[in-house]
Amino acid sequence: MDFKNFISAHGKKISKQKGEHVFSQGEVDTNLYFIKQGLLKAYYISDDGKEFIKSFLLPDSTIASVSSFYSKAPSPFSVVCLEPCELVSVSFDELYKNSATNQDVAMKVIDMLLQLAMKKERREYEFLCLSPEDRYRLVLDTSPKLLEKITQNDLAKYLGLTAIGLSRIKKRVNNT
Amino acid sequence: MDFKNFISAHGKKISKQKGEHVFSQGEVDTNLYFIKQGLLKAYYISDDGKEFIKSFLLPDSTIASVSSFYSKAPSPFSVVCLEPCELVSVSFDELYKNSATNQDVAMKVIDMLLQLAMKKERREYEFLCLSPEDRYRLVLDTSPKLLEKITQNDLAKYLGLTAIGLSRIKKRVNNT
DNA sequence: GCGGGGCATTAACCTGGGTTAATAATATGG
DNA sequence: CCATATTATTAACCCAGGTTAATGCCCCGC
Repeated sequence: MDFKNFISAHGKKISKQKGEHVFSQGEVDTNLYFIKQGLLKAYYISDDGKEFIKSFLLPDSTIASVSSFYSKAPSPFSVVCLEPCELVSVSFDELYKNSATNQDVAMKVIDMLLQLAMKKERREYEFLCLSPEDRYRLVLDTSPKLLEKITQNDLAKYLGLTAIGLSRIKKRVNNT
Repeated sequence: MDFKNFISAHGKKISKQKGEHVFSQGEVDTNLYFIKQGLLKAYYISDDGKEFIKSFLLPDSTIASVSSFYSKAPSPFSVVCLEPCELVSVSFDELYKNSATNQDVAMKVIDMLLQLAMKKERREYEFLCLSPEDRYRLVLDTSPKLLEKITQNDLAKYLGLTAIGLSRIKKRVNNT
C-alpha cells in the first residue's frame, strides 16, 4: 500500500467554516492535516492575550502539532480557518506505525519532515538575520497571492510586528 | 543492519581543532554530522559581514545542511569548532537511500527529523513571541552549562542581539 | 439599506536596543 | 613573562517600533 492508498484508506475528510478551529492551544491533537481547500492560520496566544502567527496554510500544505504527536503534550498553538476549508486528517500515530512496515510511507514521511525542517530553518533565518522591513520585503516577493487574502493585522503578527509598525514600514517601502 | 551498524559501517571519524570548519557557507555538503566531543557553532555571515549564530552544538547532537542535501544547493550557513572536536560524518544521500530498504534506519531518520522539527519550532516561537530579555532568561534556565563555555558576544548573536544590548539586559536581569 | 464592527492609517509619546567610541580586565601566544 | 588580542561593560546619541488614542473608510450582518 503506497502513501496515496494509505491516505485514501485512513484519511478523514473534514469541512470547516471560517472561524472554526482545527485544533486549539492546550489540546492534545496527534493528527496530521492536509489542506485541500481554503486558508488557515496557525497561531499562539500569550499569557497576556496577545496573538502571534506562526504560519498561514494554503492548499497543498500540511500542518500538525509535532510536539503533541511526539510527547502526547498539549499543542502549544492553535489552527483556525480564515475562510471555508476542506482538509484531510490522518492519525500521525497510525502513519508512524505504518512507516515501520511500509517503505513508501516511511520515505514520504521523511520527505515531508525534510521540507518542514527547511521551512522552519528559513523562518529562523528571517527572524535572526533580517530586519522587520526586510522580512516584509521578502513576503512581498515570495507570497503576493497570500497578501491579497489576509488582513494587515494578521500579516503584522506573522512578521513579529504590530499593525502600526507594519503600516509605517509599508509607507517607507512604498516611498522607495 | 540497524542504524548503529549503519553508522559503524558507513560513518567516518573526524577530528578538528578549534577554529576549523566542518563546512562553510556557500559550499555544498550533503553529510550528516554526529557530535561526539567538543563544542561547535552554526552561523550565517550576512552580505555586510555580520555574523548570526543559528545554534550551538554539544555532544550527542547532530547537524546537517538540509537544503544542501535536499536540493544539492550551497549551504546557507557554516559550522565551526569552538574547541577541539570529534565528529562522525555520514553521507545523507547514503542514509536516505538506505532508508528506502532498511526499516530501522528509516524510523531513526524520521525520529531525528521530528526532533529537529521540534527544535526549530521552539526557536521560531522564541523569536516570534519572546522579547530579547525573555529569550535571555530562557537560556539562563535551560542551558547554564553552555553559557559557561561560550563568549557573551556569541550568546548575543545567538539571541539576535549585539554584545552591548546583551550587557544591558544582563544588568537589568541581575538587578531584579 | 443601515448601523455597527472590522480594518487600516496616523499622531504623540516612550522605550529598548543599535551604533560608535572608550575603558578596563583577562586570556593567549610568542 | 610580557605584549597584544580578546572579552565585557558603559556612555552618549539615535532610531525603529510599541503603546495608546483617534479618525475614516469599508464590509458584514440583521
